[in-house]
Amino acid sequence: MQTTTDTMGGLTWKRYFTEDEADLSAFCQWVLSQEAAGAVVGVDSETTGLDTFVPGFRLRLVQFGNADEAWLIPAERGDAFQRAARWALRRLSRLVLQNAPFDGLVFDRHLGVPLDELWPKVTDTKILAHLTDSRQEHEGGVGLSLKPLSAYYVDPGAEDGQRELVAEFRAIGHTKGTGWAAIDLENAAYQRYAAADVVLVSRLLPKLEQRCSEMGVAPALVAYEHRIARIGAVIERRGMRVDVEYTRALVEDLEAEAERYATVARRYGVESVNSPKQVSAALVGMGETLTETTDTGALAVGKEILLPLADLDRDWNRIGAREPNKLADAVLRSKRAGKWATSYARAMLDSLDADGHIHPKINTLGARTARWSVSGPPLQQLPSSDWRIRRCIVAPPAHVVGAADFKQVELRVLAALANAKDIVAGINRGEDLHDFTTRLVFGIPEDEPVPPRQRKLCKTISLGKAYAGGAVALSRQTGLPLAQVKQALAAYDRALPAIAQYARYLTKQAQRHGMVVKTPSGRTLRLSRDKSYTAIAYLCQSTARDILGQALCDIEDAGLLPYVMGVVHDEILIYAPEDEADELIRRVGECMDMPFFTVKIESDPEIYGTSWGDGYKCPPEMRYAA
DNA sequence: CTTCTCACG
DNA sequence: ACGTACGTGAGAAGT
Repeated sequence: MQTTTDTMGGLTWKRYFTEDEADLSAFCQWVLSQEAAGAVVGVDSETTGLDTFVPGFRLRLVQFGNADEAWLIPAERGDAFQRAARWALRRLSRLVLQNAPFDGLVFDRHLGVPLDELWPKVTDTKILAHLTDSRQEHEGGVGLSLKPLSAYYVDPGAEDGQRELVAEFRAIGHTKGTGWAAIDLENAAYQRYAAADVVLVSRLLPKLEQRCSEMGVAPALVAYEHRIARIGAVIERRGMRVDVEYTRALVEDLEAEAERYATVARRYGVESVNSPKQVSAALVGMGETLTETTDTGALAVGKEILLPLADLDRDWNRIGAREPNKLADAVLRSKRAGKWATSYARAMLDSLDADGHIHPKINTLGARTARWSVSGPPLQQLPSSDWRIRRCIVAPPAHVVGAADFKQVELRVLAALANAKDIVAGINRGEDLHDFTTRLVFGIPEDEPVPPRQRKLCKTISLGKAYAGGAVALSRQTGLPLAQVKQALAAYDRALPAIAQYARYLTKQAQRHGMVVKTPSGRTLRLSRDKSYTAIAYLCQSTARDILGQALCDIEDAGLLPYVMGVVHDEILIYAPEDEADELIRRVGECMDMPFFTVKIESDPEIYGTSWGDGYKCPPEMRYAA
C-alpha cells in the first residue's frame, strides 16, 4: 500500500493507493466501516478519455473517499481490483458523485455495475449545484464543475489540479487530450488529482444540501432531477445506429463540394473561406459595400450578409434582385458543406462504438433553463432543412424511426401562465394555434381562409413574444420591413393583451425578487444582470423542458423507455419494431399529452421510416398541411 | 484562449 | 421612459 498525505489549500487528507490483495482487504474493511457509520461515500473514476463507448476506452482508477481519506483502486491492474471496486459500489448504500451519469455509464459498461442498481444510491452534486444556481462561471454564477464549486463552498484554495496534471502530460510528451491514457498510475500529481476529487465531492455535499434547504429547493425536485439524469443516461447508453457506408459516402460528397467552392473562392483571393477577415477584404475589393460590424468592430460576413449578396433568400432560392456575387455564393456553399462534413457526418464516424452506434453525450441540465444539451456529435443541431445528415442515423433491422413532438409547447405554456383566455380556449377547442391567433390579430373572419403570409408573420411574433423579442429582431428574422413588423406587434398586443401584460408583470417580479424567476416546477432561475425582460423566455423554455421531463417519466412508467433513442428539446425519437411501430409511437404520444394548468399539451406522433432522414424529405410546412 | 460563424428548438 | 429575441455545441482563424 502506498500511503500519502496530500494537502490542497487548507485541506489535508490521507491517500491510499492499493497494490495487492492485502491492501484490497484493508479497503474492504474501510468500506464496511463507512457503511456501518451510515456515511455518504464520495466516488469518482479516472479513464483514458471521455468517449466511454468508443473502442480503446479504458477504466483506469476508481476512487472512494470521504472528507479526510481517499482510496485509489487501480481497476486497470486486473480482475482483483475490479472485483473490489465492483463490490464496494454494490455494498455501499449512499454515494455522492459529481456528474454521476458519466461515471455511472463507465461503471455500467466497463465494471459490470448496472446503472439501475447504482442510481437509487446516488446523489449528484452537479444536480444540487444547478438547482441552487444554474449559471456558469462566465455567466456570473458559481459554476457547475467540481473545482469552482469546491473553491466557493469548501476551500478557496481548492485549486485546479488539472494544471499541474497537464504539465505532467507535457513532460511525457502528451497533451491535455492524450495524457489521461498515457500517464503512469504511480504518478504523484495524477494520484493527488484523483484523490482530491472524492475528498472534495464528499465535502461539497453537505454544503450544497444546506444551500438547497436554505433556498427551499423541494426534495421532490431533487429526486425528479436525479430521475431525469438517469433517463438521459439510459438514452445515451442505447445510442443511435449509423449507416456507416452511407455516411462515408456523404462525407466524401460534402468534402468534394466544399473543395469545389473553395477553389472558386481562391480565384477571388480568398485562401480560407472560414476567415471572415479574408472574405470581407475580398468582397470590399470587388466593390461590395459591407456595413454590419461585429462586437469588436470588424466587418461582419455571416450568412445574413452573404445571402443577399449572392441574390439568395433565407431558403437559398434565387431572389432575382441583383447579379449574384460569385464569391459570396462560393463562400456560403463551401462553408456549409465543410461544416456538415466535419461537425456532423465525420463526427459520427469518429465516435462509433464496436456495434456501429454513436452515443452522443446527454447533459440533462445543459442549459441555465435546464434544457438538455447533447454533444459529440451535437444531435440537437443537425440540419433540418436537408435530410442528408439525419439520413446517417438508421433503425436496426426490421425496425423504423418514429418521433413525437409537442405542438407549440412553449406558446401553450405561455398562454396558460399568462392566463390568455382566448388563446387557451382556442387551443382546447382543437383549433390551429397560429390560424387562431392570426384571425384574432388581423381580424380575419371565420369564413375566410387565413393568408399563409400573415399566418407566418403571426407565428414569428408569437415566438418572439416567448423569447422577449422586439421589432428590430423580428424584422431581421422575417426579412419584413420594420414598419410592418411594428404594426403587427401593436396589433398583436391589442388583440392579445394578456401576453404583453404578463411579460411586464414577470419583469417587475424578477426585479423585485433579486433577478430571479421561479418556475411552476419549483426551479429558481437567476437571470443575467440588467436583463429582467428575459424572465418570460426563461420561464417558457424551462417549463417546456419540465413538461418534456414529465413525459419521459411517464414514458418510463409505461415501459417505453427502452425504445427511446433521442430527445431534441420538444420531440422524442424512438426505434420501434416495424409491426408495432404505429402502436408504440401512439403510446409515446399519449404520454406526452397532458394538461398544464388550463391548457392542453398535445403531441404529434408519426413514423418516419428506416432512417431519421425520412422525416425530412419534404419541407416541414408541406408535411404540416397533410 | 477568444472571436466569429452557423447548425438546431 | 423606453426597449432589449432565448437557449445551446462545434470548428476554424487569429491572437
